[in-house]
Amino acid sequence: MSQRYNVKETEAKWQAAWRDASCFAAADDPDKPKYYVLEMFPYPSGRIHMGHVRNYTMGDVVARYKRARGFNVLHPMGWDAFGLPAENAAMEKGVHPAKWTYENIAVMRGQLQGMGLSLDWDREIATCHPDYYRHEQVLFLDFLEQELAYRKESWVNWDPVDQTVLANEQVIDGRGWRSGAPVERRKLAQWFFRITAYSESLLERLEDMPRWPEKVRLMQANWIGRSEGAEIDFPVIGDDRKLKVFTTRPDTLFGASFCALSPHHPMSAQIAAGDPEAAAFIAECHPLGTSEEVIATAEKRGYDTGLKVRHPLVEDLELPLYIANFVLMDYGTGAIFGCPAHDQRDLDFANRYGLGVIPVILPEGADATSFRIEDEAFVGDGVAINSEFLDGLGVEDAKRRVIARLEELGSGNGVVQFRLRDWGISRQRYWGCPIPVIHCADCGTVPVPRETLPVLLPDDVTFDKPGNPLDHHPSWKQVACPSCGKAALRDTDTMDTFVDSSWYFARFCSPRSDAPIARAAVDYWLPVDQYIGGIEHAVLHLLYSRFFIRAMRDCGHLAIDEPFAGLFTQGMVCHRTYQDAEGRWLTPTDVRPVGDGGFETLEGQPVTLGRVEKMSKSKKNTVDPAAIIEEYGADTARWFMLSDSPPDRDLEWTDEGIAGAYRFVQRLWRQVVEALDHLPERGAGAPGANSARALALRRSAHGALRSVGEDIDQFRFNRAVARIHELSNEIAGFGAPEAADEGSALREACEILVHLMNPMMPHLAEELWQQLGHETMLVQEAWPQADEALTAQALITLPIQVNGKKRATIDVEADAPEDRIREEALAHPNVVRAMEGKSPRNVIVVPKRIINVVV
RNA sequence: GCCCGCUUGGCGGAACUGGUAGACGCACGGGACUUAAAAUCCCGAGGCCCGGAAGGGCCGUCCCGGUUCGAGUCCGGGAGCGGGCACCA
Repeated sequence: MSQRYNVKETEAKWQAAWRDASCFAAADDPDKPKYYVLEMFPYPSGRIHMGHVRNYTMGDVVARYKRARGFNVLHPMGWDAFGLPAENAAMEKGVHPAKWTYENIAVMRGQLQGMGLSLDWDREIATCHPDYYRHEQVLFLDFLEQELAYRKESWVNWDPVDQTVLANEQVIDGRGWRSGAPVERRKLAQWFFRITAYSESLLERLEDMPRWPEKVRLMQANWIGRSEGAEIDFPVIGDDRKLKVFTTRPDTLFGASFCALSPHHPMSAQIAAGDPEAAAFIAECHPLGTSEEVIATAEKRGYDTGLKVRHPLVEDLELPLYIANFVLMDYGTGAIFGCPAHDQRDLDFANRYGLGVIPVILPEGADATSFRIEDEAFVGDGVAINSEFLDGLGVEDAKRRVIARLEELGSGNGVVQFRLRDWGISRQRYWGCPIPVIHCADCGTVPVPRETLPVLLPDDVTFDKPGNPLDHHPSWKQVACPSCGKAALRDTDTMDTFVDSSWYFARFCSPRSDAPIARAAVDYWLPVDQYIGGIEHAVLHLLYSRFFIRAMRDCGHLAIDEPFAGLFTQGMVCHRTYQDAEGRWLTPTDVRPVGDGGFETLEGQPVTLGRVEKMSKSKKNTVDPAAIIEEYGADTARWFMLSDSPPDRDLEWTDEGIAGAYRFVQRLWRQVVEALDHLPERGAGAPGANSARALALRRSAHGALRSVGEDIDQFRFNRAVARIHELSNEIAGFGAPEAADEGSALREACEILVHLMNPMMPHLAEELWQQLGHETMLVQEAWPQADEALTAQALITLPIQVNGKKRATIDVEADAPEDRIREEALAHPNVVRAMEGKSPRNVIVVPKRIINVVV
């Protein structure tokens, strides 16, 4: 009788049922253990993509599983809704960014709801909504009061055509990614968040985050970049200035043969003021911006200022002072001493300008009299030479000694340097959170009074000329100074959209609160127990959020140190690529297979098969999830996302794969519905097990129950999928029950199967649960308990090796005594043959594992 | 250049802390059902060799070497692929 499972009707039915019963609305309940599952919220680009489907499916598996395990689960969704694409749409299509964004949100919300995710939609937030960004402005003012936000001049990437600052990521080969114009370096007044105040803590806590991927912790540690060294003063000969340099190798101080300033160093500017040649050199250094190509090929070049500095430890030693293009202003002190023998850059520089090369570290085994440095600096460990009181010491000892001496002399001290720099958040753009400050000619920078927040974005803006629409607006920036009442100007910059996403997970705890967050709710729900998203956010978003939680803590908003207790980074969704004869990319719907694995266009033209690559618009290898869900249903799409590939690795989308997932959905339906004819009534008797068949089925079901739970806990969804296939195969092989105990065993197995599939295929599971005669909804049911007595094996198969090669297997009781196992193993004909008449020298019996006979 | 990860059948992958390599799926081959096809169900399968079969042998987890009764797993060296950072003193 088994008709086909009607995917569309059934999925819609259960989605409505869950919504009507508010199954996923989370309530603060301090008496229940909480579990906060969060997936990185999407940018509302217009439609969901396969990456979203994978991400939200994983999160939903965890959310539904934890709910069944008795946790009070918070699983919210929102929109990272500010950002440049909305402004681009405004420029290209004439639609207002707000309209464009909210329409996109409406479409994507519908698409996500069609996936059957167990989300609490009552908590939905959009960062572009004033009810969100007004609180962000409050946080900004809090940070300002705590001096965690400040304003300073800094060098930025400036696009002269679009007239805006670009992030480093938006500069491609030295050109603006939109305009294609060569990017200029400009000095602008920008707002910064003082993330460097937490460098040490951000680094240290990485050690204590066991549920974060090692890779992400390492990337953050490298990004923060702690290094120990010394700051050393070199007095400038002939005046009272001192040059402060930073080095990680104070042990090589006796090998110094020059000092060098960054072109952007204040002292360089002083020199340039009286020296046109120096000024010209500095100007030449300017275009040396961020372009990697330039850096890789750039020669070490310098300008001899004519000034000399005095070596702090060697009397009468004077070193030339250069301005050098390879010295960075924003690391260390913007000045270095050069030790050519032990630093490759310094050596290249010294060779070019004929400066001394004095080896001061001798590699192990080298001879002090013949050791020479020519084209390759020696950067390894060794013993100090030519270094007076350091001679004979190892590198680490020498560092300590020289720092101690410098500190005695008042010429320097040990310091710790970080690579991490403060976070510049000003953007000259419209579609972002306005920075709530006012610039007054008399009073300076004045915070917008809190009671007048929010500073709303004006609706009536135009995008017909380049630059910042807020700045062009005829009246928006004109305000009275809150302090003196005179005419003043609003800050027309908006915040980097990474600010919006740095605290949204906290806002979800109390999304309608009048304050940025409600303390009780945050104390209950945070930290996020499981955060899931792409590896591309390993540094930026995840580091900024870690900063934000610390800053919010120090402003009294909450009491935790880390936002995300557990982090999982998912792999990408990939697909084959196709190109036509002219090399143009073709979409998967433009091609069809021809026999032997090849493809042709719909017009019959030849197609070149390309690599499997991340789905992207540029390669046209995307598959639209909405079309897939329309054709196969949400459960099928979800199941495919979880099958085969481990969740942290890339997943290749294939038509065969999705078809296979659909077949399995139909098979499960048929299997359970057909079993209904043979099943006893619900509750007709506890599943005893008299027959071996019944017992075997019960063992399989409980074994699957145990391992699927473990697999989900450990994010091994592909294994959980395999276990469910196995149980389904067992049930299929069982056939019709032949006795009452077999009927109840079959019912039990079917019910366990339905529980197991529930986190992954919730609609099908819910439907089968009902078919099995239940009146409750499965979402409200607890995860069943595995019976330990059944998961323990009574009879086990042991392999027997002879000299490490498998020769036979025997079946024994799990608790059989060792000497009987040994006896049986040695008597096995295969073993006897393999022993070739020799007597065993040793017999190793590993309980419940293996027997190895050594002859 | 520096740091990190990965490498198992035709393919995705499994093998928990050293203990039966290839679970499960995809693709494939054979069969059943059908007028036929689709759908479904059953069977087969790492490679090579012996055997009619039952069964058995040899080789096999990127390469070379080591530790061990036993290595996909641990150690040393190398290759290939991928990722992150990069004039950071």
